[in-house]
Amino acid sequence: MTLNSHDAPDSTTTRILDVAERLVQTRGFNGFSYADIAAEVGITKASLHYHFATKAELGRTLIVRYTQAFESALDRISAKRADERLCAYVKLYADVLANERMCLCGMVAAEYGTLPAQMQEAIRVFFEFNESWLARLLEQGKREGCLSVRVAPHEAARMLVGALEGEMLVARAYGDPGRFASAAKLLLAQLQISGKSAPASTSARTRARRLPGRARPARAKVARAPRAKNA
Amino acid sequence: MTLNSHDAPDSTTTRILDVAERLVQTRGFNGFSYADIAAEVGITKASLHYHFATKAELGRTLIVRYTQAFESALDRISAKRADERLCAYVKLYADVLANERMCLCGMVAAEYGTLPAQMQEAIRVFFEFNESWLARLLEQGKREGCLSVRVAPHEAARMLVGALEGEMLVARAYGDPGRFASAAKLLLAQLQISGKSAPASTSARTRARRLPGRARPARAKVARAPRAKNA
DNA sequence: GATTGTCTATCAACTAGTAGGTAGATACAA
DNA sequence: TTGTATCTACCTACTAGTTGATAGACAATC
Repeated sequence: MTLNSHDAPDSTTTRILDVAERLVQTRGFNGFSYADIAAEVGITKASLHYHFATKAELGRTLIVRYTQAFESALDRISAKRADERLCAYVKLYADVLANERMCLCGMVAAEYGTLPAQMQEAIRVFFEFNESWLARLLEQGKREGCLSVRVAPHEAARMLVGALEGEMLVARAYGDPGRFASAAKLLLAQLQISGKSAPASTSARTRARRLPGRARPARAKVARAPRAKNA
Repeated sequence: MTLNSHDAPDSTTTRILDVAERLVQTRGFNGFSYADIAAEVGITKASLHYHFATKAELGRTLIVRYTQAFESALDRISAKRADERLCAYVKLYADVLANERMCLCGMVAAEYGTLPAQMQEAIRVFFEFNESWLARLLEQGKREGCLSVRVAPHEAARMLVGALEGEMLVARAYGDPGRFASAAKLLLAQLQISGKSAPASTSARTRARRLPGRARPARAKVARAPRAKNA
């Protein structure tokens, strides 16, 4: 089967994807092996290859699934006011970080040049989806008068997506979600109409709402961190 | 010798570092091997180990050298007005991107969890240096009245560093430095006092001023991109 | 001036371990 | 009896790192 996500939520395929997703988000696509996944799922490498013939295919599936999860998460927050939805969008990122993970697509974007074409394409789709969703949001907020958008919405959207990815990247190196929260607040400040919208409540205390970064905060494995004799 | 950078600019050690630097910036620390460097420099792996006993040591040296190069680049632009220096700071990033590279420290920040402690520490030093340099700049710009800083300078500085790293990350996936330029312009806009400072001229046409991303735009090798049978 | 020793930089050939991937068998269910 | 899902056992290529040797440069000593 491989890529259809309409199989049982605890099927082997799903368990493989969940483990692999966490490994990509914490170690990068080049930072783990089939052996790592197999050990954690409790099957052999050969069985893994039955579900995903190549690592490239597994990687592509992960990105597509992640994008879909993001899409449905955004669908779920579509009923509110534009400025509130913007905060909810940022909170999606904060929740991923609260699970000690990097955004899956931000992570693989760093490794972009080393990845097979099928993964590269899927990564661009993720960003394009995010940017167009955000651009529409900003336009709407401007129309509604609840957001202050002084530049082309699609440019502001692009800027926001890149900035949020970067804030995650750095915050994760410091193991400090607070860094992300305060940076996100500043990024949103320039869009907020003073005295109208709620404060950018992106604080990362709100742990594990688990959306595009599910699974337990576990880190268990520590697998294969270069054994650095002379650390 | 190994880490003292006061050896001839085309010594073997320096050539190793230059090649390794480019590989880290384009493929990540886990995306290349000693064999890749050795082949490109034209020595054997064993000789490589003579200069850098372990890959971890090589990695740490790269980060320290990159930080030093950044420091002296910033020293060199210290005589101007604060808002101009801010533009020059952003241009440093744009120049790296123009060489089809990611910021070395942004790149390894993504792989943070897989890196030896000595490298992790060096990464944090880079970001702390950048943030404190920028915070001082913002304070000064505020005093001089040429920058509009409405929040704590160190918070704005942190936000800027993270945002710039993220903009690089995404722009590089699209192979489009223009994305970075336009995002950077928006980021600086909120700090600029309208009608006073020069426009954020971070355009990436200005290729290869080669500072913390030297070397030719070459890509030659294409080494070891997962051979993705079924791409 | 030849001889000796030391240091630097390099090499070929190796190790142990891991990478992604394959072949062929087996158990079970529809 | 066909398809699904798994296994054991293996493959080749590559990983970081080691060993022991060697060549040349320099300096001190005979």
